[in-house]
Amino acid sequence: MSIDHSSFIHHTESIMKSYKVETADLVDKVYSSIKDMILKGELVPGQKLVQEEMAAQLGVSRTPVLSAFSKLEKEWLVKSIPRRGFYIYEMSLEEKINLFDIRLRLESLGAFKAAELGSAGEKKALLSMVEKVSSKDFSASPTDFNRHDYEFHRRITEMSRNAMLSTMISSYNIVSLSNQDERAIDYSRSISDHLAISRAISDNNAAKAEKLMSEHIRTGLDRIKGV
Amino acid sequence: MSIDHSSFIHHTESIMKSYKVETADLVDKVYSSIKDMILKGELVPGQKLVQEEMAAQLGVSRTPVLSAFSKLEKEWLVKSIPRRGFYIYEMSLEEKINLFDIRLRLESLGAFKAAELGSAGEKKALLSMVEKVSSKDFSASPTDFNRHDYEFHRRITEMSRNAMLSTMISSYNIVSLSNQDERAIDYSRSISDHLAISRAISDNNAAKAEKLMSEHIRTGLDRIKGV
DNA sequence: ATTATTAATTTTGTATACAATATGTCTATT
DNA sequence: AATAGACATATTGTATACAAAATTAATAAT
Repeated sequence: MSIDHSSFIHHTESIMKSYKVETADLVDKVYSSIKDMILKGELVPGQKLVQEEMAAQLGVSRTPVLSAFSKLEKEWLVKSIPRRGFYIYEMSLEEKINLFDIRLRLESLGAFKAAELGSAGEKKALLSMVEKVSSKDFSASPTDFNRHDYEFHRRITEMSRNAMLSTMISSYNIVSLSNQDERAIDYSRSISDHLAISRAISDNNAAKAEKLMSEHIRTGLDRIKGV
Repeated sequence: MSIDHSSFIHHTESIMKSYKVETADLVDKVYSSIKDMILKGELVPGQKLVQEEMAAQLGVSRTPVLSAFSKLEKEWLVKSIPRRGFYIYEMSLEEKINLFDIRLRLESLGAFKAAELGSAGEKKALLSMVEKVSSKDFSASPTDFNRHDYEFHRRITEMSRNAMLSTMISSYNIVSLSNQDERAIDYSRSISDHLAISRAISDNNAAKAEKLMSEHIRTGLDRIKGV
């Protein structure tokens, strides 16, 4: 799991005029890598993040790792205990409920705006992505479900044309996903929710999309409350 | 504007058993200092943040400053332009509107929960804080108004007993405050809104508090749309 | 005088160094 | 064998070092 530096090193020589979508900044790469590890389940709640270890694994020094940790702390993915180090955040049930309360509002707004502002192509692509997995049984591969679920919600918020909303939701979704009890998830129910939401968005029915999304998130909230 | 290290350096020798509320971590101190400078108007949108300068001003090295910048970037207070440096974020009108859309939902939730979960003491204190400034004319001191407004909203979210909501709202409020056109604010209207919201919270009327807060934020939204 | 070119300076991004603290291991004592 | 104390090792938090890039200043050319 080593970061690819090539684009960073060579982009000035190669194509000066091209837009640098890459941030050319190791902090962001470390940050993204760690988020991905959390989503994949390679880093689990409570686990200590040894700076030197993480730096070596990613092929960088501790300096950008430290900055990335600070960034991750802002979105409740890691927690700093002074003089002890950084740990993957372990969320209490109460905090999970609080987070769902927030997600409920934000994702509803996102679904509404996605129906209103998303392009026809994005809407088509969203629907087809959900249809593609609608018959799949995720019970044997919870990580795959997490990735799909994350991508579904990420796309909708991206379609909302609100960059701040996008980044907020995607970070908090990672927290939710990495902290949930996978045994309790009703995968087929979840996917059929996704299907209904995608259809409402495709039909430009913003109010319905908002309502369905609100109910969808509430299902997750009820589930963790019942654990 | 130099950071006080004394507690950090001596706390192990002096009172080992006392709870270290200080994070013993310069990153957080730098982070807070910069947020405060933004709120005070000492740092204005678009301004470049020279690392060495900031470090010298706060009496630390560039390392904690860099981590603090990364943290601030997560809440849209600063923007990193690779190889160029960090700048106080300059928000477009569209982004301001998007941010208000988010704040509207989050603060409404906060007001509702504050009425539900805030203590009697907190409610009393909130109301008396607002009453104290209700006759004051802020038109000559917009920075004072900003600080008061920030504190009003901060307290409510703190009363909501949702730490994640608290940190999110307080950071986004700083962005809003530091990016607004002060000439356009109707101070007396704003304070009378605050008064009505405080009363609804004191009366444990969660639904009303939510509705009033929603309308209060919408006023701000309409104002920036009209500029 | 204005623009272009080159050189000097500043600033950034990252790595490394170093002191302070925390963790782990070993031995001694009961 | 279990516990406590002392020593060794590892890890953290911060400062400094250094190469690469950007900015500014100085010089030359039109």
